[in-house]
Amino acid sequence: MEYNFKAIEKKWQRYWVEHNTYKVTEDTGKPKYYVLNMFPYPSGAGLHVGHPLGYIASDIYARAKRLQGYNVLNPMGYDAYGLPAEQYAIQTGQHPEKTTFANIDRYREQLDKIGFCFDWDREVRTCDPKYYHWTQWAFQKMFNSFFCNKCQKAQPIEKLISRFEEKGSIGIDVAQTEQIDFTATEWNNMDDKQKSDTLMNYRIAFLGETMVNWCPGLGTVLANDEVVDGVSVRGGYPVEQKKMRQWCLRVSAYSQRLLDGLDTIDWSESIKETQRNWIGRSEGTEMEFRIAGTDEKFTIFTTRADTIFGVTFMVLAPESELVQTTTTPEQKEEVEKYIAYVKGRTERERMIDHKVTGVFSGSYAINPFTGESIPIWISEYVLAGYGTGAIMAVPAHDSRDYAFAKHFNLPIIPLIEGADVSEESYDAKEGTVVNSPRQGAKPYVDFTLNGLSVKEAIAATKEYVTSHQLGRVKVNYRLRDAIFSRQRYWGEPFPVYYKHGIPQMIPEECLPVQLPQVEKFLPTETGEPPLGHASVWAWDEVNNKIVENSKIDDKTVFPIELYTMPGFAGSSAYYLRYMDPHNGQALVSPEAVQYWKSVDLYVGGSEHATGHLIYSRFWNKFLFDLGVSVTEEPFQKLVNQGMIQGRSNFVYRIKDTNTFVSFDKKDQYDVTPIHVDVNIVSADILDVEAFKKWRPEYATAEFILNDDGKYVCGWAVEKMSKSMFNVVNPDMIIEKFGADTLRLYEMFLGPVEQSKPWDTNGIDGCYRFLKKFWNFFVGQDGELIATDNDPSKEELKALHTLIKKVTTDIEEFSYNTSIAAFMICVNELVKLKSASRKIKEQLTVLIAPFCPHLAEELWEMLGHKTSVCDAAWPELNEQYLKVDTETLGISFNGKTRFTMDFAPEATKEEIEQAVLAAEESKKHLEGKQIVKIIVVPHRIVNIVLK
RNA sequence: GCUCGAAUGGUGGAAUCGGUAGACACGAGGGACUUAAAAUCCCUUGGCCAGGAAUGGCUGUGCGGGUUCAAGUCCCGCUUCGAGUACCA
Repeated sequence: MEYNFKAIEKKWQRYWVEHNTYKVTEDTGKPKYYVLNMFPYPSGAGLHVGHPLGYIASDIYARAKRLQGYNVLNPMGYDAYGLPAEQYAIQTGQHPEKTTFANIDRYREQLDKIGFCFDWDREVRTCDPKYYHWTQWAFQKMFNSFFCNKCQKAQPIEKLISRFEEKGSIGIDVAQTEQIDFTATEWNNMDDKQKSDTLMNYRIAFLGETMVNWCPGLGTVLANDEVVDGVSVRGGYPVEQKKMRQWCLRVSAYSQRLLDGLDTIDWSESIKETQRNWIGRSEGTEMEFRIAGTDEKFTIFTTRADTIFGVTFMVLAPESELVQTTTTPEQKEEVEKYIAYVKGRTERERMIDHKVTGVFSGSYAINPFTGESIPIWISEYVLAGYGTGAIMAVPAHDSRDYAFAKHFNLPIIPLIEGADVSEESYDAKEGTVVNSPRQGAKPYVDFTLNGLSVKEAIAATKEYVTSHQLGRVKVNYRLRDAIFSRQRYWGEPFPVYYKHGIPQMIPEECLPVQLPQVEKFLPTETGEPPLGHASVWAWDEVNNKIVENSKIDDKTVFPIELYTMPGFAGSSAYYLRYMDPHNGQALVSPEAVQYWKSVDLYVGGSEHATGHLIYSRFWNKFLFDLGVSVTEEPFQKLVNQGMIQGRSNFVYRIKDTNTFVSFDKKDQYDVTPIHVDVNIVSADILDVEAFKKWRPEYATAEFILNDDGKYVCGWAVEKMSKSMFNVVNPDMIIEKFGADTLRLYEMFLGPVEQSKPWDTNGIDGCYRFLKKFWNFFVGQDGELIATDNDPSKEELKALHTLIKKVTTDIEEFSYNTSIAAFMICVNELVKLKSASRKIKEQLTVLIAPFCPHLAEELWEMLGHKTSVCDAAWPELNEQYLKVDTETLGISFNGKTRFTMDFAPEATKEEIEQAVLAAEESKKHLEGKQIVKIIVVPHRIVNIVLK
């Protein structure tokens, strides 16, 4: 009987639903394992063949773990809020809720056809009020927390308030936007508004007046990771810098913990490195410089404290507050002109051309090590947001300072022995320090660096600066706080209202604050949030409920926050919610989180390296401090699946005609390559008739075929997209070959982590294999071929070789080699005419993670009443794999003896050859004692030395 | 510019600790079955050379060196491609 995948797959997909096969409950009798996929944005286009790659890989892993006796949690849900979903709705002119739900249904339908073992009872949707209740809840907790630097932990804000009441802010070591000094008296004299504003400096979720990435095209602000090259990641609209009052999350407070945590998790080195760069830890020194002729001091940050004797000018960021204090009346006009010029430049312009620009402030600073007066300049190459917004410039050893010095003719003093700075700066942190201080210079401080290596000099300078109160050792991080509000409709509302301008949290028991249904949800270019249109949006403080905003009286009814949360809000803690998705009392119950702990295996794309994967780690660390999460890191092992690219096909039209020429003859004509739908091309041969029907303009097309009378198409690897006509839809593959073949082929294509082009051509091999697999079990009339005879030695060897390979490969995600091993094993067993039931049962279990439908069908035919999912993973018996060897003693060097092990099938000649080879080898092993040389024909496998 | 990763047949890709390079699959070529096609099965398939043939020889993992009895694998120096990041002091 033929392998009827359609009937089989339909039957078992229904069975799984009816029998709740994939329902998971906490079971303390079994070890747990938590497998998670990054949940998808339900975009409008549906799934293409690349999307399920990671899901299939993790599904195989989850199924194998279950067979190996683990209680496996493998949930799925939808990241339904945020820009992509909303943009799709806007483009199609529909309400985002409608399109989102329709897209979710479409995704679900497609996912179900592939045969995943998701426990759909645990599905979460970020746009579901029952879900975002806990997003809002976490936000309120962040609002009510500050970060203690000393204990590296979030703490209740009340603790900070009582500290202020007793001692003011002096001497506290907490994460803060800026240093504010006030006494207890000053604090106690503040009014509510002042207190609220002051506390924003410390809260983990806070309102901040910050420079934001404003994107007029999308009508919203964006986080740093949502902007690349000055344009938005979504849509590619230009982004400009704008000062706006926004909700922010103090992610930077967790910089060190985010960095340290990387060493404890099993992620790819490249993605850890990306995060390290993004966090950007930089150990340096803050030094104080006095402004000449005044008592005022300002602080700079440098990683090269050793170059202090080579400072020839100072530079301030144009936005720095020091610009005002340092600008002299004579320079005022020039400086103002320059500041105006800088303001007129967009972020994008600044990024594209690194023009050397700047202006002299008119003031000088005193070098604390030489006493020299150094001119203070203002230039846009110094950023206000990093360090202190001021630098000491050492043109000899910093390329940016060098370019500036050359442009404005400022002196350059080399400080490293032998460094040639006539053409470019010497930036390397290597060499011996000279000129520190310069020969003949009037001694100013009793301190020299001459003769030290750069590293020693840095340490020595730090030491001196600290002990002489000239500054302090300082660690800076590049990681910025995340901007947490969006001027959009389709997102989580903030559970916040404003009472006389002071933000108040809506009481916890009133959560969730539901997103109102509105007709006008379009964003505006000016930044007016769409929720401002709604007539329903105000908070009645007395009755604790949402009322129409026309009732705002600022006595009992107050305005509610109009912004919404960004896309990453809902995706930051969803893995916790899956543990306990229906809990109405808490994000997750302590019992559930104690059982599931954290994600053991997380699968998703590496494009989230500086977005979701940072925010999520931050969010989890915060919840960990709160005692909600029980592990410091949310995702223990991370696998980044590669992108599936499209393999486009081309036809070649002769210019100004409707004649198309085959690939091999195209060079004889003047042709234009045209993308052709890959679905009417097979193995690069164009279906000419289908092509004529494809587009009306090709109905009369003529063809110049190759010598075999075929039309051969050209091809190229490109992004899979509709416009290139290279999108392959999984539904079509399933229709033609079945889900099991699709699953197998996606894995067979190559390593999961690697990006590779989709090429439907190769799928035949996997399909043939499954047919062969089927025919190995099932005879002509649909009868099962199985006997109860004991399997032969050869059969057992073939099977156990496979067990070993598959068991280790699954751990390493090397599914492609596993599948190769299946093919070899089945070929071997077919050759041996194996009919043993025992062999077939174990083979069925082994293939169950890969091809669950087929495995279920065969498992049933083998006489089992329960799902193959509840079978036990075959145990490996190494005995069956062992090669019998014979040992031969050989004398060597008259003294030392060693032995050689030979495979029994080794011929006399082979043994002689091996001995000769060993003799050859031994010459180079003189002086070492050879314990054992293991030899199989042609090859010395192992030389054991002592 | 900096950081990380990669480079193996016509194609996708295998190759534990350094130990017969090219598993497995596609494609291609040849053959069997068939009126024919589909399906299935068998053989060949990195390159070059010799032989009627079984077979044998040489060469071969981006390039140039090195370590080693032995290198796709380790070390040094390049080239190319990909990813991330970018005035971060």
